[in-house]
Amino acid sequence: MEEPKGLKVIAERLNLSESTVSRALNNYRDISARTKKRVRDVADELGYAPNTHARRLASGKSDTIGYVMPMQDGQLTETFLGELMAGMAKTLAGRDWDLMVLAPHTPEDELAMFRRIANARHVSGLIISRTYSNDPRFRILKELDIPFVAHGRSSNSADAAWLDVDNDAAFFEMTSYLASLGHRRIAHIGGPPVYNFARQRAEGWKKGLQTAGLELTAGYHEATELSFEGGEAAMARLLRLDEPPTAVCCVSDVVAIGAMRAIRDAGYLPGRDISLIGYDGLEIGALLDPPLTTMSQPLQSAGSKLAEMLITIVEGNIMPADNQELFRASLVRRGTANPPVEGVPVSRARNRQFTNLNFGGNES
Amino acid sequence: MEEPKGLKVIAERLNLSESTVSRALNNYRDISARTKKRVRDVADELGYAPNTHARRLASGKSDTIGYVMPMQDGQLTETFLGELMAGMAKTLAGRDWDLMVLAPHTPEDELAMFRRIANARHVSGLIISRTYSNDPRFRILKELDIPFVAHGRSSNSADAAWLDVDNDAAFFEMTSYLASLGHRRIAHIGGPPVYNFARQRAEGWKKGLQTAGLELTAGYHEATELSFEGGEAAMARLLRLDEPPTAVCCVSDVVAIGAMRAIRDAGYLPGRDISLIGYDGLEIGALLDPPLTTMSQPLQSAGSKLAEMLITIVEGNIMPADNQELFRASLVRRGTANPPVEGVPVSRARNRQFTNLNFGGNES
DNA sequence: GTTGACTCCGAAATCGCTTTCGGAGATGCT
DNA sequence: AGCATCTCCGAAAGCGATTTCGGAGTCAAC
Repeated sequence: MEEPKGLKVIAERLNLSESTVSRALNNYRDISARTKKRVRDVADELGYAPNTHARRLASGKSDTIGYVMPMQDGQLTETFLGELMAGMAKTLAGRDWDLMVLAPHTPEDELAMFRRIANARHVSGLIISRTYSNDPRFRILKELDIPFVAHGRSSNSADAAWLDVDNDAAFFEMTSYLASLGHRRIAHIGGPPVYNFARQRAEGWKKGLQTAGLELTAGYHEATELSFEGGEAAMARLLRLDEPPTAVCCVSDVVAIGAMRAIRDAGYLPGRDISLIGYDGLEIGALLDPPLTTMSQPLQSAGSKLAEMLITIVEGNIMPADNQELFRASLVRRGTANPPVEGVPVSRARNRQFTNLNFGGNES
Repeated sequence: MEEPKGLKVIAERLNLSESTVSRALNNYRDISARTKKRVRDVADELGYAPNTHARRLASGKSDTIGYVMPMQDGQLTETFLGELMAGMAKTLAGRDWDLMVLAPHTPEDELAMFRRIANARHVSGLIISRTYSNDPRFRILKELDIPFVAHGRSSNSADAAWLDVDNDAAFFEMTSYLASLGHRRIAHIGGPPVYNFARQRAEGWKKGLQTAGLELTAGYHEATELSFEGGEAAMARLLRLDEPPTAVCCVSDVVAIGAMRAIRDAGYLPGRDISLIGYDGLEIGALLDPPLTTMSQPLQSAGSKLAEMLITIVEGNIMPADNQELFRASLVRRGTANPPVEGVPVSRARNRQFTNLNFGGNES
């Protein structure tokens, strides 16, 4: 097991030159079929694998792409990562490419990583995720001349490569669905507007309202961080409104689950007294009581597709802007979206009158 | 931006040789402090970063480790991956090492990857996860002479490097806790026994029973796959027992959540009529109703620690077996572990008598 | 003034592979 | 036969660093 591997050994064994062996293995066509076979046989026998660094140094290619993990703000980002990265790694492996993981602490850290990559060139392309509404990385990466594909769009992503879900359409559908069930007071708990997807989802909700002929009620547009607590607090605020909504479109399942708790704490039953729909299609949602209605997006293939797109860009001279893919999310009907119940939740406006009557009728 | 970088440029600019520049940057001590400073200044100014492949080829090091993702069987593995990999990537980045992801489809695929690494040597060490009770990878990697650290132990891991949580102790604690609450019928829904952690957890449960002076009741040891459905089905089986348990130790939170559903479907209230404790410390557990009591393990630092251990092994000549770390999980008391309620759940044994009486008393 | 120890740097070999270039020999065509 | 065309392979120049080795200076000591 201690024999020196390498082209050299194969070459000597076959009485060929190293260059011939190299070209044989790389399937150059100025090598006869017979020679190729001989070379390959010996290579297999020896269990030969070219030294990656030497190959990459000589060829100038790196056959490696990097995935920039979203910076840890919330904690549920992780749900995605597994599937996404597995998808990437697998399609990459199929083409003998490698996947490298970058986990920057801060934006400055991220920038330093980009610079290093731009210089060292040991990574030939990047996949970035969690794009911001106005994401400086699109500009930076372009300036640094690093090929990349974004998982999510941005205000300045028109000439870049990206893969995204049609957030707008998803929330339009979600809102329209609730409206079709009879809801007329449909609120939205959105995410931090720095995230592009958060804006798009809010936009879809607004369009949905408009198309259904509904007004945009003041206070019906909440924004919160993407956590259980965030969803809970936002829902609590909605419930304190004079006229609480009868249905809520939540920016994510996690937020929706937090909202469910707030609904319950207020003495209502989620899905009956107040309908809500989440987004992400988390499995866990199906196990809740009642099971959470949600929109699910295809993550399994997204990673794979992202990797393919990036390879295409790195290898070919295809324009990034010709690599834009929009996936659609689909409604998963479970238990939390139902027709509204008359007079529920109790509106403060009416409630106040009622209370006043009581005051009038009783002492105290 | 199109200037050729490289040692050469720096050397020419300072009228030095490339070798001197290289040594200056690598902090060799046969270079004067003054020269080092001059070199570094110019390097900074030019934004120089050494060509990774050239450096690795010349030095024979790869400064890269690979993380072998668990093969996708269930779907919740992902919860871990984000934190774990982020931890790895960050500590690695701090030392200018890279993290590569490997996602094999099948065991054969995995083996092929190992072989390639053994030959190409572009990855100098591996982290493997989800170890099996009898994991062939320990032997294979040793034979291939690939340094590695395992996240989890195995029957043959005595002389290997690993990091694991003390599953045994965790389930011992869990069981003892339930016993201290007054439970005497404590069951266990375990995972597939091919996984080492599943065996360890079952073992801890048994010891806990024994220490509490409880018998190992027939049918109280369920094994299932790590999914909601699995937990649900297993719990349903436990409920069909003549004498159902009053408390259940679940191999994971996901399984526990599935079990909760089964309990509810049987008309009982989880946490009151039947106590249960999960394992993993998932955030979502806190949002359930009632919130799931669980054991949480430190994942954030695990990734970091794994990376450190592997670097130590790859760099130093430290014996793998001197790198073994056992983390402890800690009990998170929430709402699903309470003292048992007299006569609940109804035992079939008694129930049957009662039914018989009914039969006797009525026609039908 | 010679010797020895030290400091600091340059020359050159390497790492293992890729890729261009050119040439020897076989073949086809007129 | 003569000449152009193909086929197929070897020689050699990189790729961009690292690392060993030796040598030119400087300085102190005998």
